[in-house]
Amino acid sequence: MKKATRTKLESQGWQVGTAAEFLGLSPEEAAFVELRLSLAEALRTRRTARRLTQAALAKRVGSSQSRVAKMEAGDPSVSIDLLLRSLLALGATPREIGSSFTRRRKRRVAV
Amino acid sequence: MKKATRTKLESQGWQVGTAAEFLGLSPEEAAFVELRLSLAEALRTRRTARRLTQAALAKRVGSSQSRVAKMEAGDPSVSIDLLLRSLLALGATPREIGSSFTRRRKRRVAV
DNA sequence: TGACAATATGTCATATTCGACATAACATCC
DNA sequence: GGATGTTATGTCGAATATGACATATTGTCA
Repeated sequence: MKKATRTKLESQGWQVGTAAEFLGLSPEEAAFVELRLSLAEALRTRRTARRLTQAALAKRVGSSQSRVAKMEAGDPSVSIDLLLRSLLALGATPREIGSSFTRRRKRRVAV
Repeated sequence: MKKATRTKLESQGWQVGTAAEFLGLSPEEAAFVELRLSLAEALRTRRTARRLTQAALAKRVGSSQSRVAKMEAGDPSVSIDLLLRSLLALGATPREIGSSFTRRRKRRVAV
């Protein structure tokens, strides 16, 4: 977002910031949800690269389509454990998974 | 282990291999327990570097001494989620955590 | 040796996460 | 328009992880 846009919005009473700030998360909590979102994105990337449907992936990891959807959405009801198991089931190496911890996620919204 | 030692053991009917092989884990399952052990080791390293007791760390993350002990032991009853939260509470950065996914763990036994 | 601090291990009631299912929403064809 | 395939969302009982607690074990120092 441009500085000017931000300034304009703020002058109109909007608050501009990250979701974490909005939710009042502590830095650790924020880092944790960022981690989950990174893995979620990695999962979707890997799945679509393989041209698998969520249902197909679900079958492969012994889960269900709805849970895969929640995984990829970064839903708070899904554990990191499940995300990691799913990534491993898609052939991701520990090295690749580790690097996704660092990688910045794509921006998803802009004002 | 020396090649000769291994050969000798095998000639006597012993099987030599990793714990994962012994337990009959699939590659993904094996990778998963390796991941947990890596994080467990990273946690202990960080905690002791800070000269914190397990009880002190437990208080900091809102857990209990016994659970911290289980975390560091790589007990299957502890989730990766809890390990990650604890590492973050100790100030580990996503980058550091990610790199611990790659790092080989210390050898712990030798014949 | 004993006393004390730290860590390990086992159990339990409760909280969280699970797969499953229904169904809504969205896209892509005809 | 409808038909079909895929993904999203909500809910549920069952399975698993949780903190708390008791207690055993280990380490250290006098």
